[in-house]
Amino acid sequence: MAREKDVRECSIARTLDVIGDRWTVLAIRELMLGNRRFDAIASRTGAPRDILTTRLRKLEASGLVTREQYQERPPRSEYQLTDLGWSLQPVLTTLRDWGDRHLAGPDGPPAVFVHSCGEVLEPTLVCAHCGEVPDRNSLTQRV
Amino acid sequence: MAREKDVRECSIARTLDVIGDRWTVLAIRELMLGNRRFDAIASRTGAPRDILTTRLRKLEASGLVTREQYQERPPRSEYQLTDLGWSLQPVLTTLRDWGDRHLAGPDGPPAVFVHSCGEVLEPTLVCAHCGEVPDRNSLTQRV
DNA sequence: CTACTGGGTTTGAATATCAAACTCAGAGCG
DNA sequence: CGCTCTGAGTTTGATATTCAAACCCAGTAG
Repeated sequence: MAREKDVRECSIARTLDVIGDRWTVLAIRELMLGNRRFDAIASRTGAPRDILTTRLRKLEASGLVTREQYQERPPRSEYQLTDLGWSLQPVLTTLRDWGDRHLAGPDGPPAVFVHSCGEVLEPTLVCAHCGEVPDRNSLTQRV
Repeated sequence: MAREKDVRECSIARTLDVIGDRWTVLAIRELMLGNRRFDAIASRTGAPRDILTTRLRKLEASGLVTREQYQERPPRSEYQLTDLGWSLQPVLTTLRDWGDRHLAGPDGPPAVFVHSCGEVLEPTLVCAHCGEVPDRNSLTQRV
C-alpha cells in the first residue's frame, strides 16, 4: 500500500508556501520598483483587486510587507517591503534573468537594474566558497 | 477612466507563465533530483495526479521536459529535463536558499547540493561584470 | 452638484483543485 | 488459474478559488 508520507520536506516547498503565487510575486516586484499604493500595484500587476487584498494581507502576516496607514479618514494605507521582503531580491532577479534569456518579450527586458559598477546587472549565481559558477556537472546531490 | 493597459510587460511575469505554479516547480525539483517516474514525482511532491499530468504536459509543451515512452503496452513513460529545464537551476537554488535562510524546517535543509570545491553549495548572486554582490543600495532601477 | 480618487468589499458566474476511486495491461506469486 | 501489485494515468463529484465588474465610502477638485 502507498505510504503517502513520503512527500519531501523541502525549503523550496516552504518558500512556495510564502510566495508561491503569481500575484504575490508580481506584487513584490512592484514594491521593489517603489510602488506603494494599492491601485498602482493592482493595475501594474493586473491582479484582481480582491485577490491582491488577500495576497497583501498574507505578505503582511508573513512579515515581508508592512502596511502603514498614512491617513485616517478615509483610510489610506501604503505598503512597503521589510528587510525580509527585500531579501527576496535574488529570487526575483533569477526569475527575471531566466525570462530575459529564454522567453521572448515584445519590448525587451523591462525594469532593468543598473549596478553601481555602471553596467546593467547581469546576475550570476556563484559558489560562495570558491567563487566558481556551479553547473550541473559540478554539483552532487545529497538528499 | 482607468486605462487598464498599464500592466507591466515583464520577464518575471513571462517566467511565471511557464513555471508560476507550485506543483510545476516541485515537479522540476524532483526531476533535478533524478526522479523520472510519474508516481515518484506525484508522491514526493504531493501533487494530485490529475494536476501533475497537466503540469507535465505543459512543461513538455514549453520545452522544459521530455516525455519518453520506454514501453508500449502498457504505456510507460519517463520524464527528463531538457537543457532549458536545467537552466532553471539558479531559480530553484535561490528559492531553496531563501527558504533555508528564513523559514524554519523541521529537519534542516533537504536535498543539499555539494559543489565540486568540496563545500556545500552556498549560492550567491553576483554582478557578472564586477563580481560584487549587489544589494539594495548598489542598484538603480531603470524602468 | 458632479466627477474622480483611493482602498478596498461584494457579487455571482466560470474555473481550478483535490482526494479518492477507477482503468488498463502486464508481472509475480502460489 | 486466481490474486494482487505496479505504473501511468483518467474520471468523478464535491469544494475552493479566481475573476471581472459593480459597488461603497469619505474626501477633493472643478
